Amino acid sequence: MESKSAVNMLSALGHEGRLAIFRLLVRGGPDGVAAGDIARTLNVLPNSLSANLNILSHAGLIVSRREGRSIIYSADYDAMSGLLGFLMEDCCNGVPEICAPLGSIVAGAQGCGPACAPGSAC
Amino acid sequence: MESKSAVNMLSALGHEGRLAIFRLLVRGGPDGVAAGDIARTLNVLPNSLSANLNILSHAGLIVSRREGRSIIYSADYDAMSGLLGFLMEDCCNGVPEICAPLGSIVAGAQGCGPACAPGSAC
DNA sequence: GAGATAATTCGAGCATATTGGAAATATGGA
DNA sequence: TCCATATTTCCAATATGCTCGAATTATCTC
Repeated sequence: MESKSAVNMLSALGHEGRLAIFRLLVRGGPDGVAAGDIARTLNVLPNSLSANLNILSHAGLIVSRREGRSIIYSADYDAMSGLLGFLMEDCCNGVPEICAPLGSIVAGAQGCGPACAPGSAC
Repeated sequence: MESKSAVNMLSALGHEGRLAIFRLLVRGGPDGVAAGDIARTLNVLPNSLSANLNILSHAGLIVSRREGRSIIYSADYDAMSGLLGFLMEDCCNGVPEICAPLGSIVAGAQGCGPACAPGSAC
């Protein structure tokens, strides 16, 4: 991940409405959420939503596909993972204090964390 | 971490100059870096730097202390950790695809990752 | 084709952010 | 006290971002 991409993503997420949209899409899973459903859920005007979806899309954080009359948006997991990795680079290469508390979060998720042999001491 | 705090941090980091400053401070370690050294390293005007340091400080990402004529800035590791944790909340509670690749980063860092018994299968 | 629904694009007005020069404040040393 | 250094604050110009109403495009159904 280049610094320029990271700046675009961070600035896209540095907006209350857009962060809410993105978190909704992440929770929405791979199937995605229709633009209209997002607008109704978050109670925002459709044109404002469209503008913010466009910004998130240009930042590479979300992708869209048409399905009939609706346009379905979904979070780009690779991009999000890349951004988190970028932010962690500095810390884990020199400043473990930041990453340390995150280990449990990562490990606590199902399917997340470093591969541990089942039944091992992990 | 509240959503409002996360937005402030993300928007503070969503700026090329400020992201460079923050990364420099993270790499700078707990001892911190003097404002003048930051300005010289990144080749920015002192007043612009001061404004950006102020924004990062208000976002809670950095702290400062005076030392003689210099003011030393350092990254707030708890805040950074909190932000990363906030961004991970969604993914690891439902969308492990995002967190999975991060596990190796966290685990690869010295002192990072879930506690594993030395010599275990981890 | 006509009408309804879903979403986007356009454009104006307003607010906020960014930049850089100049002046002000704080500290340490002669 | 006087001067040099370090940093911040003030200010104005410029640029960018945000919001909202209205019009436009795309799709489906009848």
